[in-house]
Order: sequence, then structure tokens, then C-alpha cells
Amino acid sequence: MFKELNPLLHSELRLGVMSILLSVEEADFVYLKQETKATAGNLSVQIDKLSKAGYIEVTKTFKGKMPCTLCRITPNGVEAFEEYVEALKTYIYRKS
Amino acid sequence: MFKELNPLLHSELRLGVMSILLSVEEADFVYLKQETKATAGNLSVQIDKLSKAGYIEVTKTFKGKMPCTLCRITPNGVEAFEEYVEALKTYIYRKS
DNA sequence: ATATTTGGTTTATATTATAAACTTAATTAT
DNA sequence: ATAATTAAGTTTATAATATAAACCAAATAT
Repeated sequence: MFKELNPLLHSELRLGVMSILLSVEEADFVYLKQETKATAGNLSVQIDKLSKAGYIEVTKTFKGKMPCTLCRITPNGVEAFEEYVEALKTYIYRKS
Repeated sequence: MFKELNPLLHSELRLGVMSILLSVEEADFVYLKQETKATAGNLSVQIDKLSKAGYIEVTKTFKGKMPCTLCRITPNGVEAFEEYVEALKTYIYRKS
């Protein structure tokens, strides 16, 4: 019937982050913040969750002298995203 | 960029209820409970929220001697659902 | 030198989802 | 007939989640 919606992805901000990372190969904190319009605190927390779930990989480097947090999606992340989309379809394209 | 995901619909159970009501014209509490596999308490709360938002219409009747809570989607509900789907697409079919 | 901005993290709070406990009435079993 | 069970919900307490406010360290501007 309905497939379960992975609660880690079923969150506006985390979904946004994943969506960006699917299309962009790598993105830093500042870019993600701009694109998602999230506050830094919220973004930080959600990046952490995605990272702990193994959906994204986070590398802390420096751009010049400024800290720079780079994120990229992992194969597990891609898979989870695709499954999430499949699950969503059971809600959205429903045959009575 | 990303469209906002209506938080009232961005909930697994409420989305399930709306999805059913879109395809079925009318459904009672017991049916919704079976299809969504929700607990009665949870379903009751979520039906109430959808109803207060004007997305569904709830009528309390009796089937024989047993109480029967009938739900149907409203035009506002249909519209909100469609907008929600459009918003979702900005996350899912994203052109980099 | 001090004030402000940048790039974050931590923590406290508000919101939300969920289940457990309860209610009322109808069945079923004894 | 009455006691126990089930049905159909609702209310309320709790657990989980999201979010922003407060904070920190380093860099830059004044």
C-alpha cells in the first residue's frame, strides 16, 4: 500500500540538502545555507544527522584562512534518496 | 528554487489520509485506520488537524448502531495537495 | 585596539507526532 | 441478567523533531 517515508529524509531542510548534493557533487556550508535559506544552527544540526546516517560525507577544510565545511552525498545517500522518492510516489500517484 | 512544503501535508499519516481521500471520494475512520495502519489516537488527532485546516470535511453518523466518522476531501484540500506535489517536485526533479 | 563579520557549533525552546489511557456504547459469553 | 470484550473514537501525556537563539574562535575592517 503506502511505503514508509524514511524520516531522516522526510524533513524539508534535510531533503533540500540532499537534493542539492545529488545535483552538485560537492557543496560547502555557505552554499547550502544560501540555497536552502536555513539558519546556520539548523543547517549544522541537519548536516550532522545526515552525516551520522552515512548519507553524506563531511570534510572540514579551509578556504584561504576561513574554515570551510564540504559536503558530498554517499552511495548510501543516493540509494536512500531514491527509495524515498519511490515511497513518495505511493502517496502521490495512487491508483485507487 | 525550492518551494515550501506545506507542513500540514508534509506528515506521513496526514499525507496518507489525503492520498486516500483523493482517490475515494469518501472514507470512514475504520477504513482510514486500516489503510494507513495508524493507531486510532494518532488518526483521530491528524483527522482533526486536516479538518481544522479545511482540507477535509468530517461528518459523524452511525452505521447501524455504531458511530461512524466519515471523511471527504474539500476543494481546498485538493488544491493544497496539488500544490504540495508541485513543491515536492522542486526537491525531487531538480535541474542543477 | 576594538568592533564587526564570517563560519560555524551547542544548547534551549517550541512544535509535532505518537501512543497510552480513557470514554461510551454495543456485542458476546456465562 | 450481568460480566467481560470489542468497537469506535477522544483526550492527554510523552517522546521525538525542528528551529532559533546564544555562543565561540578566527579573520577582517575601522
